Amino acid sequence: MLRLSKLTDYAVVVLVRLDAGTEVQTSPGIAAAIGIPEPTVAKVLKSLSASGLVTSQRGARGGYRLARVLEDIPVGEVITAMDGPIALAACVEGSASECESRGLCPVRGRWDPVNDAIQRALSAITLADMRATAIPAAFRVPTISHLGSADVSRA
Amino acid sequence: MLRLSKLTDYAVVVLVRLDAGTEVQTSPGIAAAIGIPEPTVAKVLKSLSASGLVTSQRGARGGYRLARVLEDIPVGEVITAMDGPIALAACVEGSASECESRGLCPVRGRWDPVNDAIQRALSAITLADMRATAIPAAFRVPTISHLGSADVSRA
DNA sequence: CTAATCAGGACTGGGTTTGTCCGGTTATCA
DNA sequence: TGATAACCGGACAAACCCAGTCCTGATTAG
Repeated sequence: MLRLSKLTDYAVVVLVRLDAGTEVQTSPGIAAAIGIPEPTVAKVLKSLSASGLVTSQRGARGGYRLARVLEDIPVGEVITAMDGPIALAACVEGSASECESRGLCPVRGRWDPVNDAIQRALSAITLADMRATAIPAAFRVPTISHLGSADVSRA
Repeated sequence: MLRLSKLTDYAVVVLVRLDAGTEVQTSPGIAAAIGIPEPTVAKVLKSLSASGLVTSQRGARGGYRLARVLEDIPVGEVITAMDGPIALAACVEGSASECESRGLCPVRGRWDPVNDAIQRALSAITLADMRATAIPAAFRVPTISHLGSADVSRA
């Protein structure tokens, strides 16, 4: 199932949300806008900031801002920022835990071409591609005003 | 990190191992050859059999055999057999658990192109590609002698 | 100086995956 | 025909990993 961590999913949502407006946005504000608990959003933003995908401004009136436009952010980079380097299987070079049966594993290291292929695929798609294709109009960054939880009427 | 389940990793090893020889191989035999606990190997083989990647023969003198040559088995199919359909994020159409904040999620459904790209990448690589390319000499099915099991003869 | 906001780490509960086991069925061989 | 070897299918407990929360410190605007 190639589970992608949920945090990564949130990260995409947060980044797309940051695309709205030129001013810095606070994590509580973003959290309210997208309907995700504030501490979680804060955590995501910290990771994104550490990876340079967003820039932060500390202090009062601080907040976060996109470091680049969505068109320049490949999905793979977001995944890497949240989940660490993209790599299938535990059995990869720099891995912390060496495959216990390394001596016997006849395909050791052979996941590399697979990883490369995935890496290429993920580099070719940007957040801009994920932002606004065939999304029901109701979802297109709906300028949520009130909210506390969901109103943005469903599809 | 795109964690791939460990079972899937085992599956690749098992399939490559099955490529050795034309006779059916028993799960205890395979387990001994590749150094993975027998019950686990049996579990992997059951899944592979259910997906039609290997054929089984019951009864005494029974065992497993590759249903196709490695060249005809794309990695993606192995992953699908072990982990279920390939899909990034929990937020996909047929998913059991609907994204709780579905009403708010502005990128709902947008992972589809990403999934497609990955699917294509994984379909283009076969197990034959993973079998024996540039593995460090020490690992090229090293005819391990000690280690109580392992006879991995053949590259 | 005070308030607001980011930074960074530690902790815990829940969920998923692993690895194992058991009884049952099927097929070969003596 | 009986015994044995092997697969079949599901259920189970333990281990692991991740999500989400909280707390404390650092930084900046007013």
